[in-house]
Amino acid sequence: MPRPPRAKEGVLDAYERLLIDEGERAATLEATARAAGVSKGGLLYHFGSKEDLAAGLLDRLSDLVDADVQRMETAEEGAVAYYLRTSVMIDDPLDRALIATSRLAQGGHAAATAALNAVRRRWAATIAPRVRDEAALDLVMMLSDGLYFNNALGGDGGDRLVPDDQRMRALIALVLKATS
Amino acid sequence: MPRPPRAKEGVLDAYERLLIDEGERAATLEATARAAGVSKGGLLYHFGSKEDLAAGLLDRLSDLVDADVQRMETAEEGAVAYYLRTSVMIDDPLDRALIATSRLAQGGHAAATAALNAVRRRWAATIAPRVRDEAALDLVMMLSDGLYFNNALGGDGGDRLVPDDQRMRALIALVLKATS
DNA sequence: GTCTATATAGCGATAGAC
DNA sequence: GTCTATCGCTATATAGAC
Repeated sequence: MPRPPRAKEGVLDAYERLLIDEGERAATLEATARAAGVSKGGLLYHFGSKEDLAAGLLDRLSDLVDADVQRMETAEEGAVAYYLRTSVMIDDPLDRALIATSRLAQGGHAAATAALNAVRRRWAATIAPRVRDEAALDLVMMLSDGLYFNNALGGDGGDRLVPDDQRMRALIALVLKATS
Repeated sequence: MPRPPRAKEGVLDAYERLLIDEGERAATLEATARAAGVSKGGLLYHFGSKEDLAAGLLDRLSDLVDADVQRMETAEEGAVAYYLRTSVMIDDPLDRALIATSRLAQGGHAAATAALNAVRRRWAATIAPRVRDEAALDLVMMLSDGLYFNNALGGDGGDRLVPDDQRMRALIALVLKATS
């Protein structure tokens, strides 16, 4: 498959950034074009419609998840610890794509919702054989979603509840003890 | 305090429903008015602006949380089990207000984000003295957020990951064992 | 491949009749 | 207290020059 043009990736980066930092409402074609340093017309040459732009983000997410599942399966610390630990990153390309997609989903975008559910299903399939039982799987999956949710809310203040590094280590230790 | 007019509550119900079922983008004044069976002008008599409508939702949320914290503190099953169990309801008035507010927050509404953080802080203060340590508190809070997040994604299909009743009981038992 | 200009539609909000 | 009509603005998308 041919490497996609540089400008296209830049537009996608800008779209992602707007979704994350300012919400779905602010991620208009005009704002995205401006942030990417092109005109509205230029953007619409690469992505024929707003729907097309969203589809581009979903494709990117799918590719990044492929790579992540592979890293997860071979992680030294174990798949569960890896999965929980990487649930709170914020500048990782995968996390950016995920948070941007969840903004889209909560704005009512059906395809984005479906994509997120598909992603979580892939993760669950990877975690399932590594934990004790169904309740342990539910615990790990829902906990990870909670960490993401808090990350995704973020934005403004130091007013959030996301655990810092030290607390994350304690949390992961507690979960490993309860589930493996 | 005087009981607020019936029409006002109906508009708020419609606004909430649109936010939950179709996302922030779809919850316009016109759509809200139509769903509530009034005209745009009629709606704007009760809520002077869109911002005012959002503030109405935040007020409703705050009142519902007051009542919830009291139920939580006196729950027979214990505060933690009550808190987790009620994280997956979907037609409870409190859950509806919460999910609608989280839609607003993820659409970039700063006051909604602040309101959600304030709510979670109140819950955390109620849970904290009932669990073993900080990691246990983080576990319960993030897990609850994950359950909410999955509820909030919802919408369409049976394509979701939210545990059913039986799995919830097993999950709660596991968490109680790990945290108390 | 990227631009400017423009068509079309829908949003939040105001004014004034009833 | 609720309506209709309308203003001003901004959004997506198209057309056509370069």
